[in-house]
Amino acid sequence: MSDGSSFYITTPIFYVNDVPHIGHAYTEVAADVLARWHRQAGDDAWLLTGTDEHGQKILRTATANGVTPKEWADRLVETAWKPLLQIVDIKNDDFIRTTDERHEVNAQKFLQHLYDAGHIYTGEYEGFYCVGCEEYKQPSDLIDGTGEFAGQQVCAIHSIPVELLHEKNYFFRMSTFADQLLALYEENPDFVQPAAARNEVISFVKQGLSDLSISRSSFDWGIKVPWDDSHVVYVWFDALLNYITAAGYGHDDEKFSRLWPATHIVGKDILRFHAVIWPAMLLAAGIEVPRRVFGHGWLLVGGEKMSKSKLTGIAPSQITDTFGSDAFRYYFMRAISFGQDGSFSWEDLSARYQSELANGFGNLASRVIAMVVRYCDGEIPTPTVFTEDDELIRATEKRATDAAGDAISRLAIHEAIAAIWELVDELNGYITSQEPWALAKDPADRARLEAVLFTAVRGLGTLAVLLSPVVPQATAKLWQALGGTGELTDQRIDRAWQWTGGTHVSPLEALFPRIEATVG
RNA sequence: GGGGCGGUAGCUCAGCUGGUUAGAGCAGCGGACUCAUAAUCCGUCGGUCCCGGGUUCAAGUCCCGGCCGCCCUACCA
Repeated sequence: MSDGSSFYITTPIFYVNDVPHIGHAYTEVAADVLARWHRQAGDDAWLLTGTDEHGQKILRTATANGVTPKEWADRLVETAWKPLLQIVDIKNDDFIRTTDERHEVNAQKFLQHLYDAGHIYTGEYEGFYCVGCEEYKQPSDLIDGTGEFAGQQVCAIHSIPVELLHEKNYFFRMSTFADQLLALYEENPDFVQPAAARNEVISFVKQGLSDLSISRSSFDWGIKVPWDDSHVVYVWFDALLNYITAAGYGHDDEKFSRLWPATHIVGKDILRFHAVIWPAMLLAAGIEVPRRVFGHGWLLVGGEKMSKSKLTGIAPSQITDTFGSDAFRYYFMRAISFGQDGSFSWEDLSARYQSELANGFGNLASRVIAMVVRYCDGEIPTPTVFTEDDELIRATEKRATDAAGDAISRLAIHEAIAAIWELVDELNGYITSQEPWALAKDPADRARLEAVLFTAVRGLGTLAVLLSPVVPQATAKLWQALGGTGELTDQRIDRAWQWTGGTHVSPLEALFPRIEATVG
């Protein structure tokens, strides 16, 4: 997995009008962990995230706030979305906004290309329009009217009848790609993951695809259709293109050929856009389809899907203010099988923080470094004779490194962390059974003491390298305390067992201090 | 209506193509130890594997029928 090959990974772009919650942060962290891992494996990793800023809703809220839509988006990007990345420590390589010129210009190129190739035609969109909402409603958004509107379909929000309107639209001939898509899913079983998501996508496409309305003329906040500036591009069509416009499509061929195709990490709610519409668009344009589309699960709070409307939405800062960004990252990556829904609770978060991060990993670092300081004046021993017990730790270091790497290649982040944690647990057991504090009492045991402490220190070094993508701040502190040379993030993760630390340790404050106050 | 997923110890979850006494972590309980963030280590308690049938020498694991929860069925992470 470490051949310097390209690993281009994306998150969905944030719809700027949303309020950031831990679901957004979860997606970001997952993609960031994968990107950091691949960077440390020597791959040409590139993490893209960004914002989706067009559409009628944004135009409306901007107007309501007395600013232009661009000003409104600027404000939200700076006050909500970029800070979110800081809060959970995302190391993205790029941040694209759909209002960037590089996006708008090249999205238009893409569209013109499809138009010239005959994949777009003029049609008529028919839909139910609510004058209260000033937008088209899906049939599922309508309810049966009551009172004077009994017998009619009314808007669920305004309880007034909707009007059946017709609008000239441009349509993408998506229907013609159903067979190609099915062949794609068949020939490349990993294209859509996990398997449950793949099954849903396949059964959906087997029902047949309709053409997709891709333009709107009832408002103008969007990318102009190049051959008809009375229309703007439908927001989803616009948004999906960010993955290629950011990668250089249409303006930087060298970059584009280096990065593309991407691995897309998305929430399962928007899987269809990425696994059906998006590849269809690319097939039409003659561009390679994505490498992989991975649909992760929902965060469940109290057994229910977290939702802003139900007030179960939790801001990431609520967690990081108390536990820190590392704990946020660790918790969601470890406690949830990536791809499945996962339940969040403050109790579980607190319990895992305490038992796994503070008592498990953090305390291991404290006890090892404290002993090297105390028994060896901080100098890391360089023993030459090792026992079978020491070799077992060595073997675990290698096994954890390989198993974690394998898990990451399958996007099984939780499995990777579980594999690494075997080393944490074994090291704690090893230290207890070797009793270095007892060895330190007798000068005759000096060589043995040094072998034990070196083994433990090297184990910590392996952990620092392996866990760096997940808990970058704590491991950076640990790396410094181990006297590691260079940046921790430059240490090869696929060779994490190789000791690349220093000659002296320095005292280490608690990596994950106990948190006394109950939260929630 | 159709389709998918899930229902396993108090909690969160593993259990691949059916095969010895159903596992892990956490919590609980008992003990050991002191290097460490009252931490670590060892031991231990704990399950009608949703219910009812069936196939089989053998089923948590396959089939049928129920019950419960969640999701998808064209534009919300």
